[in-house]
Amino acid sequence: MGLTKSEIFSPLQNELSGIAKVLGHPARIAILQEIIKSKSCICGDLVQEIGLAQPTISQHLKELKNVGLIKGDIEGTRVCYCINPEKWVQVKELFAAFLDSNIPEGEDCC
Amino acid sequence: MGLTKSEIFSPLQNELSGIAKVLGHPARIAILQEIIKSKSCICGDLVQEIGLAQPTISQHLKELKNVGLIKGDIEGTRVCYCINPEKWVQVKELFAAFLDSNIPEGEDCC
DNA sequence: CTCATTTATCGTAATATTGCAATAAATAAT
DNA sequence: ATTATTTATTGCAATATTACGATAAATGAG
Repeated sequence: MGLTKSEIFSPLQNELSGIAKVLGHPARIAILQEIIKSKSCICGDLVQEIGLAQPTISQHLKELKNVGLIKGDIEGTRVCYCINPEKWVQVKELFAAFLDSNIPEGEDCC
Repeated sequence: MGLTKSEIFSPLQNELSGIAKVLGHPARIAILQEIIKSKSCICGDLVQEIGLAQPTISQHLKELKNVGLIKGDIEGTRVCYCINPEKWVQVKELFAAFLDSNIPEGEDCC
């Protein structure tokens, strides 16, 4: 067998694509937007807002938590999710650095 | 059956997640970085630079082209790829707008 | 303790992605 | 026309993702 992804690619490439992958599903974008909108955190309201089943939402939340974009506080029988500000800023800078790469200005390529 | 993704989610959510999905693979990040680095455009050099087979690279290039991030100029037997500056800027703004959403400043959530 | 509420996990089916060998398509060179 | 070069496409196997019903786990209420 060849090399594994993490060996072939640089840590930065893996980090950036890893975050992008998690952002690469509309339900997860919707979840993040909803968490941001309701400044206080939400839990199963997401199931209502977004039209997906509870296990599905739970799974998406898990992935968002895995990459550190959100964190969840257990409050009795409910779990209250919110943005992880440190990670969020870090991701913002990661994407900005990548997208601010100087693109050649000329008309066409070559 | 329920609704389709594109029906459930907003155009913005679909657009943003669609781009993120394409960025969600380290090889495609590597390809973009390489295209940006070699200011003149490259083609099969990517196969050399990145350790993947030619059909695999070709496929990744296709996806990048599908979302408009790059374009390819046919030059004889070779194809020369480069960043599509208009789309790139658009994507930059799309991500900036999303990531600049005001995150609640408070210590913890809830 | 029992019941209701909320979230997580398991199991599974459907679908999508990834990677590549084989091959086609297109052009350049001779 | 034949051959070499470069890229795209096809076909397929391996793997990953997505969605959800069923169920477990955890807590609060009575």
